[in-house]
Amino acid sequence: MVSASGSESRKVTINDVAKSAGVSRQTVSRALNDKDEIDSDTKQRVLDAARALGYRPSRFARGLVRQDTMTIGLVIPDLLNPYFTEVAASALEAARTHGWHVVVYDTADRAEEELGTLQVISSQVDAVIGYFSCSDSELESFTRGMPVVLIGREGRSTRFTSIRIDGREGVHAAVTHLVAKGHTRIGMIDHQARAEPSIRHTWFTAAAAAHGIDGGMVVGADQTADGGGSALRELLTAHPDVTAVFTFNDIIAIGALREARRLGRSVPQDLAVIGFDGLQLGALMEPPLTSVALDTRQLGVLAIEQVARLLSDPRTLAVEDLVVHAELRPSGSA
Amino acid sequence: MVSASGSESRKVTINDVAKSAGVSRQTVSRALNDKDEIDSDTKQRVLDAARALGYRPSRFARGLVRQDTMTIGLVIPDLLNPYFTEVAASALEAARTHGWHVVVYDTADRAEEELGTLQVISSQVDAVIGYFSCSDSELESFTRGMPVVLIGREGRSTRFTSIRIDGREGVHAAVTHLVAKGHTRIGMIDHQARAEPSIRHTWFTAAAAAHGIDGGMVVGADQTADGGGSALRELLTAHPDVTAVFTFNDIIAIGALREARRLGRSVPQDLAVIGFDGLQLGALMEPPLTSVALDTRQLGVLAIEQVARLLSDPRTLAVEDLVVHAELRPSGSA
DNA sequence: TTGAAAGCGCTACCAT
DNA sequence: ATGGTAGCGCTTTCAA
Repeated sequence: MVSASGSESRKVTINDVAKSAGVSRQTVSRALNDKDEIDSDTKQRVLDAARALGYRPSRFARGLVRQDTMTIGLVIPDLLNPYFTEVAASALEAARTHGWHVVVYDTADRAEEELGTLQVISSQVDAVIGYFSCSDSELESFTRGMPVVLIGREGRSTRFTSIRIDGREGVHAAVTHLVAKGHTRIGMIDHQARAEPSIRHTWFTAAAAAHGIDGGMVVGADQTADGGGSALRELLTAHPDVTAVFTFNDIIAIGALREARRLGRSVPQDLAVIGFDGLQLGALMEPPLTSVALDTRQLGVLAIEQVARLLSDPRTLAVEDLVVHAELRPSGSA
Repeated sequence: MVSASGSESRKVTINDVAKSAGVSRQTVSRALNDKDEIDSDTKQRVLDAARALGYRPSRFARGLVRQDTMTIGLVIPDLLNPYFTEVAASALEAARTHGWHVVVYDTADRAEEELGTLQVISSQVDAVIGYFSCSDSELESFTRGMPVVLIGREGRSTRFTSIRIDGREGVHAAVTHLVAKGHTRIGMIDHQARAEPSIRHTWFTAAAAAHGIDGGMVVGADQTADGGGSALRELLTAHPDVTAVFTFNDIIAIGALREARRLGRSVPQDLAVIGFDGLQLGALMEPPLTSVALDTRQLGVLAIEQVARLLSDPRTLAVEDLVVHAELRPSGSA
């Protein structure tokens, strides 16, 4: 919150235009909003006056009287991570079809920013969608009475809708794929554990168990390419016999791919790599990244659709099929 | 513009809360805004009533009376293009330091969307920054009286500030670099010409001329990896003796890199590739992309700073040093 | 075709 | 500590 204007000149209002054009406010309003009931000469005169004064209507005053502007707050941890970019892009597009505006907040993956954002956002938007690391109750305290849609949030919340990501089968297929290629020593690079292992890790260990192989070779990584690289080194140091890696996401996988190259391990011969997310980016890698792919477009679209539902009926919290399934998309890296 | 609420229930206002708590509006306002002059019991009662009713203050009413909310409209052609993502991310961050909100609009690189966006945006934000393909006069007709900062817009505009991108020296250095490596047949993949060749193309031909080599081998491409791939094929078909390529941007270069691989040309031995932008993404490629690199963070920051300047003095249009210089960042691909 | 009056929901400034 | 009144800038009745 900062002064909106450091300029000395007061804001030009409709009254100033009216005075300048020698008409009443309402006539100005008519001219500006293209109403019929106005003489075209008058209209032109008003328009000229408005232009001359540099008049622009206050969105607040207008919003107050015509209640027809919807603004969604989209909160993401890191716009530079292509996964979030893809989700954001699809949400923007879906919002546009409704004529909704989207205010984007990048919390830089920091909890404090997240709370600050929530604080600020809550008084500026009509609904919130996105990713949050804070607790349900913190979230609720800021968003009370406003539609909230979380994306990919694990753990059943009774208070917010979440677009679920179901990768169980996809991850199982990934492990099956690796096993079929003869891999038995499969490691995982999970994300840097906040409190507990990710659900993707759970899926991985379940799949490993189902195949009777060791699912315990896990290291954590930052959600960056560099993080993936370091983690791969760490993993290979701890478990030199690992021949395949499943990663928390594609960015990490891409970092692992690069690190493997640096270590002189060729992919997929010496080391197979499978990511998660199915980013478009993966197709540009050498070799192209095999991934448990998500329809990221769908995530954004579902989130916006759910906001629409919540708006028309706030009790629509528990919609059943808000799930995006991830499935194995085999490519060059495994 | 769509109805903001499909719900049957009317919006809860401060009056409803006041009535329910048995106090006046002003007291409700005090409770909600954490003012001192209120009994703590009363305050609690009001807060409870507000909660019970699911009350949330109207941002319009509030904005009308406390004029302290700044919202910037950020217009970009394609959020999925990492170049724009990087700029957007830095603009978001810079805006946050001012406490400003940023509404993001992705025009999907379509002129019609752009005008529609301008139309809609102009009544919803206090300033506009971004990329526009429309004419100055179209832009002006929508943004009259509002700060506008363009990024990387070529052509001197007397009406808007533009953050200039100066890549002349960088491109010259790139060509020099290639020539030093023995290349004499250097092609360029420009962006799909809208009306005329890009300024980057101009820089390229100038640099080629300075080295006495042919700067005329140019093809156009979509600003996508696929576009870059097709364009490379086209270029090599027309000019089979080309041994090096300079591209309009990194995305195109990355597509070219991949296509070269598919064509069995190894980079940089058989074909040298130099991009433009210096995206983080380039470092993940194999080989890592050589690029005429831009400080994309700086672009967003400068744009926001200029908005601040414009706000405090609308006549600050002609600031001199709003330039970001691009410089050659040598890496593996050339 | 135009204008006067009312009111959108909220906060600021004065009373009390 | 609380309430009354005014007013933010605009659009929407309703009269003229």
